[in-house]
Amino acid sequence: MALKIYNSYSRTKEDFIPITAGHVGMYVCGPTVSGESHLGHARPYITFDVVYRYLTHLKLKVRYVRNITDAGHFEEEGREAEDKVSKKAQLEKLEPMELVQKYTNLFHWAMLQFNCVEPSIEPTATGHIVEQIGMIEEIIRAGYAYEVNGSVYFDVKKYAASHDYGKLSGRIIDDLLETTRELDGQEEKRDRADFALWKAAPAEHIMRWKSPWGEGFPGWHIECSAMATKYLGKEFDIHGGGMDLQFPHHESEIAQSTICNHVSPVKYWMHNNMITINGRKMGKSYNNVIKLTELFSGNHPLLSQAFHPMTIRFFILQSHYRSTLDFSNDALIASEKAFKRLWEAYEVLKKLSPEGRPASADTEAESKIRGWLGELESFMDDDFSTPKVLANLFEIAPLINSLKDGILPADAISSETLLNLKEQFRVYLEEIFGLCNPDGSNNERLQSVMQLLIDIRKEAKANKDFVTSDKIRNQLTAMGIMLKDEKDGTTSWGLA
RNA sequence: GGUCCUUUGGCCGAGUGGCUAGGCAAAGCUCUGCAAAAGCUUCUACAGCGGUUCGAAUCCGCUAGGGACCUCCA
Repeated sequence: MALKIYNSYSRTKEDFIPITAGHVGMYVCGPTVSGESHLGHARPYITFDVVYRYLTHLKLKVRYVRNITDAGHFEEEGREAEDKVSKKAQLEKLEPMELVQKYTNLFHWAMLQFNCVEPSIEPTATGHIVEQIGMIEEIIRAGYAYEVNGSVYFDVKKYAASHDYGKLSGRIIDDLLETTRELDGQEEKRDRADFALWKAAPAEHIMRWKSPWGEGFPGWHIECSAMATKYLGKEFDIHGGGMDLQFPHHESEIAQSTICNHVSPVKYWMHNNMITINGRKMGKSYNNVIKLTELFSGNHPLLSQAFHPMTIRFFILQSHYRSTLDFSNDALIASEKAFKRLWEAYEVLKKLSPEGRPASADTEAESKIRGWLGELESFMDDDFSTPKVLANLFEIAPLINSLKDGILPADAISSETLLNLKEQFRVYLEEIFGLCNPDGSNNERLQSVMQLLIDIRKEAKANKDFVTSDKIRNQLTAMGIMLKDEKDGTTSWGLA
């Protein structure tokens, strides 16, 4: 296999060799469904969707697990603390599952908009309390966790004495142990660096489960360890997520799983970089998020218009997943135009016929196209360099348009290369990048109506009745429909 | 404070030692009844300083700016 993946654990690009030949186990940290997803959240889901699609394209059988974090200390966005609700009538209370359902539905809707493939398994934290408790008991038995007042903490100091705690996130254990911070539960912990496996629920806490240590709820890190182990085994190939999860989330996952399963759980750690806005990370605590619903509707002070989910997807694929990507309205507008141009070239390409083209061609266009197409796989193999693939497809676009307009003669490329070109565009744009037609104009009746208007306009033009022909064109433009007069005298249309 | 990353043309964004990525914007031309679209052409950048090298955006050092993580965080 030629695929190389940058492994955050080793900080190098490594050859990708699945643990079990032909199969890949991939776990990606999913959303916490206590609020609406924003643009930053879209990045890992789109990035790992493309990873999943590419691995599948390489004929690997992938089990893709992406969890839903629906346990923890939840409050609905915008609402005040819900501690007092217990005094109210049943229907006025915030039912945790109601909140979880609402944002889970919204998340699924967004994934559908982005044309993300559904994961093979989408486990919820609340559905795996038993497994999490089992794992915590195992860690206690092994002597790496202790109970205090109904809460259980992982003993980082003890773990670090014999294991590499901090390797993934490049942390120095002594610094961690010295860090001064006043955190919740700090006084219960033996050491500052320890983290919670189980938290005793205060009386007013509405999400709670019975456990050997009393009523409470699981710590954040244990859910991923439990679910990944259950569905992917003690050792699996790829674990993905945002860079900000490296510490403490993923570092702790390694520690928990290593104690329980006696093996480091993940072979390749992949981390996508952050989306920034004015150079700063987009995040709830910075108060600078743009929600996906706001992007899709254009309803945000920083946005001049609505943006199609495919524009966002394209925008994300235009940069490498390990680089920061700076958001701005202008950048999205540029992506929208670029995507439109590329997609229209693809539509033109679909209509080009191999008929009347030679079996072989010794032309500049032929060799250029072959060269550009030939590089695509090596770009993807090099740690998923989607921007390079797009650059090559953009190089080809003018040649496609020139073939359509006859600027390049029909015999400039061979029938074989044309067929290959069609196939490669389909494979990369649709299959691997998961892009799809942004304008949904495939309505038969609309097609007929448009054809009628185009015919009337053509007649008017033939009669030099430009008042009528311009009226048709201008009105359509005002409606967001653009007419294009082709070189061969026909007229095509598309959404502006 | 600690650890790490980053600085590319008007904007976005690839790129890790030699061969002007790409996109958007802008200008000119071709085509067109006029447009739009499309095609062609132009716009040769790598924070600053020093070093290594035949050769550096790319390696090393220093300086300056920006950022991330160290706390919930995609």
